Amino acid sequence: MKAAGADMENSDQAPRRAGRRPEISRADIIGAAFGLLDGARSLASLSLREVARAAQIAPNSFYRHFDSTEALALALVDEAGASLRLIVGAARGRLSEGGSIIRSSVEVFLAQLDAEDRRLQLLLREGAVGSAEVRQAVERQLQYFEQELQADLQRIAQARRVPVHEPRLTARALTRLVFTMGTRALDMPAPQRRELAEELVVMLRMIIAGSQQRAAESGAKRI
Amino acid sequence: MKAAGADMENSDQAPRRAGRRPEISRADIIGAAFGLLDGARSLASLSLREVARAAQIAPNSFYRHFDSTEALALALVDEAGASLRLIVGAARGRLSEGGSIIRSSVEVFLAQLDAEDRRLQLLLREGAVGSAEVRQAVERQLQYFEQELQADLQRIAQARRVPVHEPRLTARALTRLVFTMGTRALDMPAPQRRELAEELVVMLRMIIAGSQQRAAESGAKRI
DNA sequence: GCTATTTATGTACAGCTGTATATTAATTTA
DNA sequence: TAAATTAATATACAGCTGTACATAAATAGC
Repeated sequence: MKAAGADMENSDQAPRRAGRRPEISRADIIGAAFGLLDGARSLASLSLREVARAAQIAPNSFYRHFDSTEALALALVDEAGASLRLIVGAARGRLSEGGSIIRSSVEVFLAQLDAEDRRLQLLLREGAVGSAEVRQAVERQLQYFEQELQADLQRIAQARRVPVHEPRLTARALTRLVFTMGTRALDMPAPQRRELAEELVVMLRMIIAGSQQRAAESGAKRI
Repeated sequence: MKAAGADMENSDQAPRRAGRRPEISRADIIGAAFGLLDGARSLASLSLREVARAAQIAPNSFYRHFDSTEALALALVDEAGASLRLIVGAARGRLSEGGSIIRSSVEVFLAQLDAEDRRLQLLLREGAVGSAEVRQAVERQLQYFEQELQADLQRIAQARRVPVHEPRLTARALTRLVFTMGTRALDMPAPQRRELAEELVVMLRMIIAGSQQRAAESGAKRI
């Protein structure tokens, strides 16, 4: 149809008439999306047009790379998994230098929070909201963390000849506690975060102690 | 201005010309909002117009009762707190009939989940997303739960002459673990939920055991 | 060099949103 | 009973949204 000029919103910036200049990549769009996810913004609040604007492309170009904002959301969660792998790796590094697995992990986790890693923030925030698929994707990432922790726990237990009760559940309890408390930490300034980290260490040690204690004696006194 | 007829959306239902019939209450609007929050819908996805439609009022009438959707969200969170108080009360009831505090609490919590209590669902979902105010409001409700649990823990510990290490942190660890696992349970069918509840009981017992063990001896062996 | 394909843009539209303004009916008050 | 107040509706609008359609430019193949 003929045009008259109405819906435009590309008034500023270089005109970039039409056609085909830049060859946009998926990664560019993902980067632009993370750029928008500051503070406590939810994935669900990202609109296709807003992301396109941030990535400096026409709304329609978005479709070349993603079927929908849902597909973008899943890509962002996957990308966020990289952050977890980084944390696991760094914690293992510290562990081999000596020290407890608990403190190492918490400190690395906190450092990553302080670095304002938006990928980690995303994982902490989006576990419960969003589409079923997004929630499952987040869950998968947490399970990865859980499995790595379980492996480490069992390795250490064997090396030190200390028993571990229900290693899978122990690892799960540790992991989930770290993630919920991490979520709370998102809303805190740095000094309060440090305080929370100390509390978290105490809580995690209780879990470990309980795991060992219940491994030793089965008929413990119960509250 | 003169009208021509464009924006209407009240085509079905009784015409209800104009004026002042029903005297809508805040509670009606809150009820309508909860009605919309099925499945895993987020609070943030509620629009003023949608709520108004569900409550069978004109969009503008909404303003008579709430300043904004944000204000409605806060009211919903407050309302959701009632669900927690119900759970705490029921768990105390079961406790006094004998049995462990752990199992009582988990079973009551699970029952409330199975009852598809939307207020509880809301609290589990909205802890990390939404405005800062909403997040704080949810946090306050969880703290209520935490404090009640701490009080119970201390009461029982005194009665049975069993030591408890760091009761505040113990209660917090227990609470947060229940809530995260509860959030995961939202996505599960009933039988899987039951399984998860059993795992949760094991995890919580580990925390209690750890708390007691660390209260007894301070220089425990550490992983 | 010409053509076909790919990748982007431009325009348009219908549907939703929150809200400003005006109107109408019921209630309260005098 | 008449006037004032209150609580609802109706209309309108600008802004956003996702997406369909047509077009333009750059590349790839021959």
